[in-house]
Amino acid sequence: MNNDALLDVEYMTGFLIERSSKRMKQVCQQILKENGFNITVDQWVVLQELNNNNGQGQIALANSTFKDAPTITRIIDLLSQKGYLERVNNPEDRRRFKICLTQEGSHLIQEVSPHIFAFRKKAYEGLNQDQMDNLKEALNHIFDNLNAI
Amino acid sequence: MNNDALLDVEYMTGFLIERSSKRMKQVCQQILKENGFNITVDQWVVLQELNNNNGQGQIALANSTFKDAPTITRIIDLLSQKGYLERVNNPEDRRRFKICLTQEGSHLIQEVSPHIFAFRKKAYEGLNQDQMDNLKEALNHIFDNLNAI
DNA sequence: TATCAATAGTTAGCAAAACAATTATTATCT
DNA sequence: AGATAATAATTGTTTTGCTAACTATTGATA
Repeated sequence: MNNDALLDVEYMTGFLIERSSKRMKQVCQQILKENGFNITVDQWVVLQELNNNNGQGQIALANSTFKDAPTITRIIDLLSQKGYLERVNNPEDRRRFKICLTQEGSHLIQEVSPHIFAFRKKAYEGLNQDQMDNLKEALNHIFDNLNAI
Repeated sequence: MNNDALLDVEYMTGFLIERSSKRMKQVCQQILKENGFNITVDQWVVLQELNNNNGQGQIALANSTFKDAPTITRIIDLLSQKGYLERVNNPEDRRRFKICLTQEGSHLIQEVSPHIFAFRKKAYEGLNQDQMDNLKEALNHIFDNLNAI
């Protein structure tokens, strides 16, 4: 985008990014609800990240899910109330908790995963690998541009 | 995306879309704040849409900004408290309001616009027209896929 | 060692998103 | 014309994002 004249035309791009993001979350939430899972999409994201790396502290969890500390605190409150994870004391640093999936949490992840898999298949249907790669590259490029501020 | 095996790899794409969307909103909000404008990004989106098409009803405004009716009600409440727009009775349909920019609202838009323009330039810097077109096409494709459910 | 700074996490308040339910008005349809 | 459906907007509830302020603990420094 070196041509300034084009910027007038590109007023839609930000809107399209936000619109797709919102729609993905809406449909994903609808799928969770339809199948009787009592969690939100953001709660699912946290569970999934714990499934990849169990026992993280809350700051690490915030970074890897791109959420902030207060949001993570509240999501963990809700998920522990539901019995899907628990705060475990960290003897090496008493400020810190290890956030650990419970057995119910691990079981839930197994139940939910196929639905999320099917959702992705539907969402990306008809896009070839080049298009997917370009999409991710462009999104990362925009993200990097905005982190350099 | 006809190859199921690739779907395991594509678990990041939704995250990248949301992450860029969030970061764009964060930086945009920071620019508004730094320059002393007392509005949120979502309020700006509504003002900008009214600048394109003044006197719309709230449902039309909701559709064109991809927000729902309750959200539009509340954003209009806030913007009218700030004096940037007003609800004007529609004599042809007493259920409906015409949402109209005030002079202060129009003036604000003139003040804010150059900053938003500069923000877009920064965000899309280094992306060529093909990349921008591919990005928009992919986002629209995903959106259409998810509307077909 | 005593002080001060940095870190992990929590709490509170406002804005916004999604959803459901409600009111007021208009349109439709026997 | 009168009952019913559809539409525009509002209100209430829960969850999330952001900021700022706060507590508790650890680290650094003089």
